[in-house]
Amino acid sequence: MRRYDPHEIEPKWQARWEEEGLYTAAEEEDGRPKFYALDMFPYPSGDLHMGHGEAFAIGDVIARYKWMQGFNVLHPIGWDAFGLPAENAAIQRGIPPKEWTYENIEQQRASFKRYGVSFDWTRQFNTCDPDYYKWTQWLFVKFFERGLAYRKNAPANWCPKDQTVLANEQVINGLCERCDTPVVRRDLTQWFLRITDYAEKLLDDMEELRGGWSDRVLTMQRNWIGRSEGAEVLFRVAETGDPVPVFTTRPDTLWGVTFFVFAPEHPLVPRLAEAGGRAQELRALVEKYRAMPLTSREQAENREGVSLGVRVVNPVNGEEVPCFVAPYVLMEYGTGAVMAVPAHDQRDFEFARENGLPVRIVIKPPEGPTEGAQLTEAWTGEGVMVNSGPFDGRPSPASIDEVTAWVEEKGLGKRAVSYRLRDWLISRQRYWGAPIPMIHCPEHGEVAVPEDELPVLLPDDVDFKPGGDSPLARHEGFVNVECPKCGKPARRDTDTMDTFVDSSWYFFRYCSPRFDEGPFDPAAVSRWMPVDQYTGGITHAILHLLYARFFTKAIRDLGLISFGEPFTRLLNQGMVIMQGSAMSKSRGNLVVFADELNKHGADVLRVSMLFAGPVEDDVDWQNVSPEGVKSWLGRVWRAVHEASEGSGPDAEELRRIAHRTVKVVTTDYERHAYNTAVAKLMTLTNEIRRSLDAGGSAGESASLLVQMIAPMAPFIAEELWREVLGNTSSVHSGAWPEFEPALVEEDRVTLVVQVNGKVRDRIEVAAAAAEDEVRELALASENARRAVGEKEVSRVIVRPPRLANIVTS
RNA sequence: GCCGGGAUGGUGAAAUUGGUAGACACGCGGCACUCAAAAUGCCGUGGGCUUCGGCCCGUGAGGGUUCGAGUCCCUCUCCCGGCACCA
Repeated sequence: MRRYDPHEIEPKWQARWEEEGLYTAAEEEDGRPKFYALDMFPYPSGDLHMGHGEAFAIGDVIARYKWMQGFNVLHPIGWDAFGLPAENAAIQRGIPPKEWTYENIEQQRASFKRYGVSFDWTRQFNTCDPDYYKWTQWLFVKFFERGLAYRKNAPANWCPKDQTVLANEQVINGLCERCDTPVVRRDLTQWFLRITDYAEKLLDDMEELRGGWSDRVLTMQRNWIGRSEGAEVLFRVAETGDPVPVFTTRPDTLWGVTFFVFAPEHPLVPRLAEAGGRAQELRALVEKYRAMPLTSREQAENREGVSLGVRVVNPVNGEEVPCFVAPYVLMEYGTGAVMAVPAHDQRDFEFARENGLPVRIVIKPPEGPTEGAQLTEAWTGEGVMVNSGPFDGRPSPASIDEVTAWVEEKGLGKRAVSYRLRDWLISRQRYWGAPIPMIHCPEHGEVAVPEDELPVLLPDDVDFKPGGDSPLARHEGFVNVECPKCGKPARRDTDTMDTFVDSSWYFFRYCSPRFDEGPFDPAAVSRWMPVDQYTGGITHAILHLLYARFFTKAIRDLGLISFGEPFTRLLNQGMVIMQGSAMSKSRGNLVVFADELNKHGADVLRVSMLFAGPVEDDVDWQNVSPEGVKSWLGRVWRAVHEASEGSGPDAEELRRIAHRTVKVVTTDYERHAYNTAVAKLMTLTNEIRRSLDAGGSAGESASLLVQMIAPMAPFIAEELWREVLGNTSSVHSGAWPEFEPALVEEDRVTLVVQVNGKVRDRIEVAAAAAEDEVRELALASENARRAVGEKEVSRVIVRPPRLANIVTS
C-alpha cells in the first residue's frame, strides 16, 4: 500500500479538476436548482494568510456540499483590488500600485488553487479592472442623477506634513499613523452617498434576514443605524426671530428647559453671536474646535461653552432661556442644536453645573429631591411630571406619546425620527481608486461624464505620492477637459471613490462578469441572485454589509432588479489568532499560510481549521493540531485501501453505524457544524478499522466515509474515490450519500435508571419497550434497589425507552 | 454608560427539544512492535474515596423552579465584541 502523501496527490487532482472544468457553473437551465455560494472577496495585499485559510475552507465546504447535493452552484472569486494599502506598499517599494496589485493577485490565485478551492475561475475579475470600474462609475452617475450622490463641505482629518486626508482609522491618538504629526481638521467639499434615505428600509428589511443572519450582526447594524423616536420642536430666537428646530426623544421634559445649546458649526451661530455682541469670544472657541482632529474632539468630555448673548423662546411655556455654543453638541446629529434639560440629561446637567445655570426638576423621582439645586446627577428614570403646565401629575416616561400629540396639535412641533447613521462620505484624495466620473464646469456646475465616455480611466503616469490634493489633480491631461454640456474648458473631479463602493456591488457582477451593456445582465441576476450563502469575517458586520444592502435597494429603485436584500444567509467565521492575539510580524507570532501548506498539504490544513471548533469562534493556531488530523487522514487512507480489497457485504452492525453517521453528519453539514462532523467521521473510521481487524468487509462503509469527507478534504477523497474504490467520475460531482431509514432505526437502546435524579444503572432494552416494561426493569435493577434502600417509592417517572427516574418520598 | 455574546477537564471542544456531563481530538502516562528510533496499534486519563461492588463531589458564584438543570428563572462576578457626548 502506498503511504498517504498529500504532496503527491494534491497537485495531480488540482490539474485534473481544472482540465475537467468541474466547478464551472452551468449557464443554461438544466433542471438543477441554483445555489449561489459567495465568499467575501480578498484584498490582494501579499499572499494568503491563515485567516483566508479558515474563511475559504468554510466557504468551499459549503459550495462542495451543495454541488454534491445536486445544486448548480455558482462559487465565484475576484479581488477587491483598489485601495490604500496598495498605494502605501507601492510608495514604500517604488513600484506602481497596479503592478504590485496584479502580482499579489497572481500569487493568491495560485495559492487558492493549491488549497483546492472550488472556484469558477471563468468568472474572475478585479475591481481595479477598467471593465469593472466602468460600471462602478456608471452606478455612481445613476445615483447622481437620482440625487443619491451629492457634494457638500465636510470636515476631514488632515495631516499637515503629508498634505493628505486621513481616514479615522489612520489617526492614532490624534497623530498621523505614518509620520506622527498632529492631525488637524480641514473642511473639504466632498462627495456623499445618501444612505440615510434608506435608513428606515435598512432597518425594516432586517426582518427578512432573521434566521439567516446572526442576531449579533443584526444587532450591530441596528445600533449603527441608531433609530430614535421623538419630536422636533420649534424654538425661536427672541432677538432675531430665527426659527430653531430641535430634536428630542424626551418631549415630556420640555418644561425643564433652562438653556439652549448650538453646535459650533451651526449655520446660525455667526449671526447670533453678532446679534448678542459675543462674536469675539465665539471666534476663539470655534477656531479651537475647527483645528482639533475629529477623533479627539469626539472623545473630549469637557463641558466648556460660550454664551451667545441671545435667548430663545420655549414654545410650550413662552419662557426665554439663554443660548450657548458648546462642542458637546454635534452638528451631524438631529438639528445641530439642543434644548437643554439639566435635571434630566447628564450632559446638560454637567454643563449647567460648570456654567452656573439653573436646574429645574420636571420629572419628580419617587424618592429624592424636588429642587434642582439638590440634584447630584441628572434623573433619567421614571417619575411624575411637575412644573409642566397641563401635564402636571402625569407619569413619565409613559406620557411621552400624549405630550407629543399635544405639541403637534398646538402646532409647536411634530413627531420625528432621527438616525445615528450619517451619509456616506466616498471621496478619497488618493490615487489608487476608481475616479469619480464628474466634471466641474464654471457654467454648469457638476456635470456627469456621459455614459459613452465611461470608464474615466485611471491614468498610469501619475505621481501618486501624497502631497496636497488628490494625486490626480497634478495630472494636467487628466484634469483639463471640456464640459459635456457646453464644450467649454472644465475640470475633472480628481478624487477617487472609497473602495467600499467597489465592493458594494461585486456580487451582482459575478452573475454576468463579461456583460458590456450594463453593470450586470438582469436575466443572469434574476437567475442567480440573491446570494444563498455569504461567508466572511465578522469585521465586515457593519460597513460592507450595510453598504451592500444599501446598493441593492438603490439598484432596485433604479428598476434594474426586483429584490431588496442581497444575502439570504450570512455566516461570519471567527478569526485565526496565535497565542491569544492577532497574528502580526511585530508581535512575532505570525504563522505563514504558505509554510503550513507546504508542511501539511491542503486537506490536512483545511480539516485542521474545521475541526478546531465552531466556525463562528476564533481559532487559536496554538491549539490546532495538524498532526492529529494528518494521522486521522492516514487512518482513513489505510482503512479505505484495505476495505477496497474485500468483497463481501459489510456486517450489519457496521452498516448501521455508517448509515447513522450519514444521517447525523448531513445534519452537521446543514448547520455548518464541521467540528462535530469530523468527530463523527473519526468515529466511523475507527469502527471500520475495528471491523477490518476482525476480518470483516467494509466496502460500503468506506465508500460512504469517502463521500462524506469529500467537501472538507477534497484531494484525498478524490484519490480514494477514483483510484482506490475504482469510480470513474469525480466524487465531487457525484451525489451526496443517503441513508437507509431501516438501518438508522435503533432496535436496542440504553435505558438509564435514575433514583431521585441520580444515575444508578444502565440497562440494554428494546427500542420499542413500553412504559410498563421500562418501569418493571427499572424497579428490578439491583443498583437502583440498593439506592432506594429502606425508603418508599412514591412514583416512577418513565420516558420510554431511554429513561426511568425512581422518586422516593 | 448602552446593546450583544460568553464562562464546561491540563488544552480545543461535545451534549440539536429540560433527561447518561466531558463525545471526538490534542496533550500526558503506560504497553506492544523494534537492536534502537520513527511510523503504527492497544490501554488509561475531571477531582476525591473505595472492601474494586461501588460511593461522594463536579459545567464562573449564590439562590429558585422541576421527579430531573450545563440547558429555564432571579441576583452577582469576570471575560470578549459592537456602539459611545446621538439630545
